[in-house]
Amino acid sequence: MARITKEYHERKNEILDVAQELFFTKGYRQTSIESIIKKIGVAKGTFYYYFKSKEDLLDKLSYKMSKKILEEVKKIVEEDDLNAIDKLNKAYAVAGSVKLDNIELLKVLLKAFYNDRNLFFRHKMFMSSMEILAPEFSKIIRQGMNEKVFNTPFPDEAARLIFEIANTFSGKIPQLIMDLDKNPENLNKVEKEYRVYENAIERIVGAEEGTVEIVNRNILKNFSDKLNM
Amino acid sequence: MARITKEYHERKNEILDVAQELFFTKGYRQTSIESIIKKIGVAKGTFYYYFKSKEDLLDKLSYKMSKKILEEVKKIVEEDDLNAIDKLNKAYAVAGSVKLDNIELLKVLLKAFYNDRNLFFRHKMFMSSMEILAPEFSKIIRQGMNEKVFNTPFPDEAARLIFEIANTFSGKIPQLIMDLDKNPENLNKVEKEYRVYENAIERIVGAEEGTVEIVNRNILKNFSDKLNM
DNA sequence: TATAAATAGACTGACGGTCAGTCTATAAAA
DNA sequence: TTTTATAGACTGACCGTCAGTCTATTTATA
Repeated sequence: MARITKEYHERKNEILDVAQELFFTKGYRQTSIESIIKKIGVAKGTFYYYFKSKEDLLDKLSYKMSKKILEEVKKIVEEDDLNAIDKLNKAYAVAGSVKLDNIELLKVLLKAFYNDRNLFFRHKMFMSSMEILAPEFSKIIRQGMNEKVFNTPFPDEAARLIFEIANTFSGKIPQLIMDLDKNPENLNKVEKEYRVYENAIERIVGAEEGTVEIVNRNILKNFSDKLNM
Repeated sequence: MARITKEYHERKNEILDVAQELFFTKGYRQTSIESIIKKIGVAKGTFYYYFKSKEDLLDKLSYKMSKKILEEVKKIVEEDDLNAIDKLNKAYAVAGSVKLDNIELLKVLLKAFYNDRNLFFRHKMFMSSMEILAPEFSKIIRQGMNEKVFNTPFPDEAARLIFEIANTFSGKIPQLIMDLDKNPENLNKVEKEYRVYENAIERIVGAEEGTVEIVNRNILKNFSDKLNM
C-alpha cells in the first residue's frame, strides 16, 4: 500500500479527530481500533506508534476536548463587567457543551455518548474537564461571595460539587429527551427536572432561589418545538 | 466430566454468588465468564442456560444486592420512634454499605470495585439501588418536613439527588483512603471532605447545619488508627 | 550512507457468545 | 411393570471480534 508519512502532530491529531467522531457516533467500546485506522487508511502499527493503548487514546482525547472547553470558560470568567451569577450560568452553557440547539448532533449523542455502555468515555471526559475547569468555577464562586450573592463555607469544594451535579444531570438527558419525544406535553416535567438541579446548585452555593439557570429556557422551548415537527 | 445437576434456583444463585465474589475482588471486566464457570466446575453452556449475557448476569446481581440493602433500610424507615434526621443518618450508614470497620474488605474493594475500570458495575449497582431505595429516602424527607427539620420544594427529587451525591462521594473513597494511608495526619482533610458532602445534603434537604452525618466519626477515627498500625 | 522516525500488516491470545447435542429424572402410555 | 416421551440441566467444541505485539520495511534526516 502506498505509504504516506506525515508530521508527528498532524498524524496524531488525525487519529484523535477520527476517534472523537467515532466515539461520539458509535461509542467508545463499540469503536474498534481497526475501524479508526481503516477510516484513516493507516496500519495497526501506526496507531500504536502514537498511542500506548486504546485507553491512552481516550485519555488524550478527553484532555484535548477539555482544554478546548477551558478556553471558552476562561473567556467568560475573565470578563470584567459580568456578575458572578451571569458568569455561572454562561459557564454552564458552554461547559455542558450539549448543544441543545443542534438536534441532529444531540440525537447522535443520545444513541452513543449518553448511553450506559459509554460510561467510561463520559467518565474520562468528566474527570478531565473537572480537573481543568473546577478552578474556574471556584473563581466564579469566590466572586459571588464578594458580591454577597453566594454564600458557602466551602467555595472550592462547592465548585467541584456543582460540577458533579451538572454531570449527573447530563446523564439524565437522554431519558428526558425520550420523554419529550413521546409526550411533548411533558415539557413542564422536563423543566421541573431542570429546576430541581438548579435549586440544588443554588442551595449549595448559597444563592437566592431562581438565580441559577443551567439551560436557557428559550432554547429548551425552541428545542421542544423542533422535536415535534 | 462428572455431571452434577442442581435445582434451578440453587445453581442460579451459585453462579450469582461466585460472580459477586469475583466482581468485587477482580472487577467486572477483569472477570471472565470462563473464570466463573471454572470456579464452579460447570460448562459454558450452563452459564448461558441461566443468563442471557454477561451484562444480564450483572443486572441480576445488582438487583439481588439492592434488594438486600432495601430490607435493611426499610427496617430503619419503619421505626416509629425515630426522628427523620436519625433515620437519614442511619439509612446512609447501611445504604452506603461500605463497611469502614472492615479494613480487609475495604482494601479489596479499593483494588477492584472502586476503580475506574469498574465503573459499569458500580453504575449498575447504583441504578438498581437508586430505583429501589429512593422511595424510602423520600419517606424520610417527608417525615422530616412534617417535623419541620427539613424544607425543600422537591422532596422526592431531593431524595434522588442526595442519593446521587452520596454515590459521587463514595467514588472518591479510594482517593481519600490513599491519602490517609500515606499521610495519616490528613485525617482532618478527609473529614473536611465528608463535611463538604454533608453540608451539601443538608442544604438540599433544607436541614440545619451539622445535622447530617454520612459516616460515623468514631468509626472513621477508629479506621484511621487501624490503617496506621 | 548510516541512523532514526514512521509505517505496514501478519499474528496472537483472550474473551463473549452460539449451538447441536447429551444425560437423567420423571411422567405417561402400553 | 416395562417402555416411551418429554422437559430440564448440562456439555464443550467452535466462532467472530478485538486489543495488543512483533518484525520488516520504507522514508526522512544528519
